Amino acid sequence: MSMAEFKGKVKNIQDTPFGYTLSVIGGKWKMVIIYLLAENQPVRFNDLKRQIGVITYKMLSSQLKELEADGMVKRTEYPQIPPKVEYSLTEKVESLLPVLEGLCEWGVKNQNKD
Amino acid sequence: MSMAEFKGKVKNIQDTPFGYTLSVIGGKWKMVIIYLLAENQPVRFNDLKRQIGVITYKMLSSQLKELEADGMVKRTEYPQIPPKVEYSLTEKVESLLPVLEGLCEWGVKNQNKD
DNA sequence: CTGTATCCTAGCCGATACTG
DNA sequence: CAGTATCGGCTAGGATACAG
Repeated sequence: MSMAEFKGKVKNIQDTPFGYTLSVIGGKWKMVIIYLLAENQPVRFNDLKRQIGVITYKMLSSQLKELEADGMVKRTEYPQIPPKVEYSLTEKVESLLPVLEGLCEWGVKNQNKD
Repeated sequence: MSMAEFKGKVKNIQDTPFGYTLSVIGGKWKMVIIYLLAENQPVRFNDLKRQIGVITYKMLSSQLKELEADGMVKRTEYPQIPPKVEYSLTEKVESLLPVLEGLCEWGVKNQNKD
């Protein structure tokens, strides 16, 4: 067990691989958004909102913005009326998808199993 | 791509596998704690604090309590003076460790790579 | 050594209304 | 359709002091 190159004392959580990964996929919605994009990309804004159900426009918007800033999501705007914007995943996320799959599977197996 | 059995609209984030998994390993410290326990278990309270470095007693204590409540960590108390308490991982975490390894590796590879 | 008890704060997150 | 703006509650997380 090596956990990659995460070694030594923690001075700054943000500097640990875990801290970075959590900053990118943590929070209440990002994993769900990435999952849904992976299943249906490209997806339009309101489609995404409908699929998630309980999220507010504000949260969806802000989370997508952060994911885009972190290079996880690509936003494509079609200048037409009515507006159309499509979201899809970048290559950066590709290597993360199997890991997310693992998190999801672990969640399924261990939820309500205590 | 199936993402296990996570399907349909989200009514309650807590009910999604991602929501559950995040509730268990999310937050600022839990992944780091699990990682350190995996590397050195069993570990005493103050050893853990020293290894993490910047965490406060309160945070370490509360995070360990939550991990214990979630069945991730086993707490063993030795009734002696001075007190001695050892923390180790439960079997429940075993299947999660490779996934955490994946998160860590992804973090190492993608941090500072934008 | 192994924690608690208090107090405090930044910011996550939500509800609602509004806009090009 | 695809968002912003504004207001505010709640709570995760931190500083510090105390305790068995």
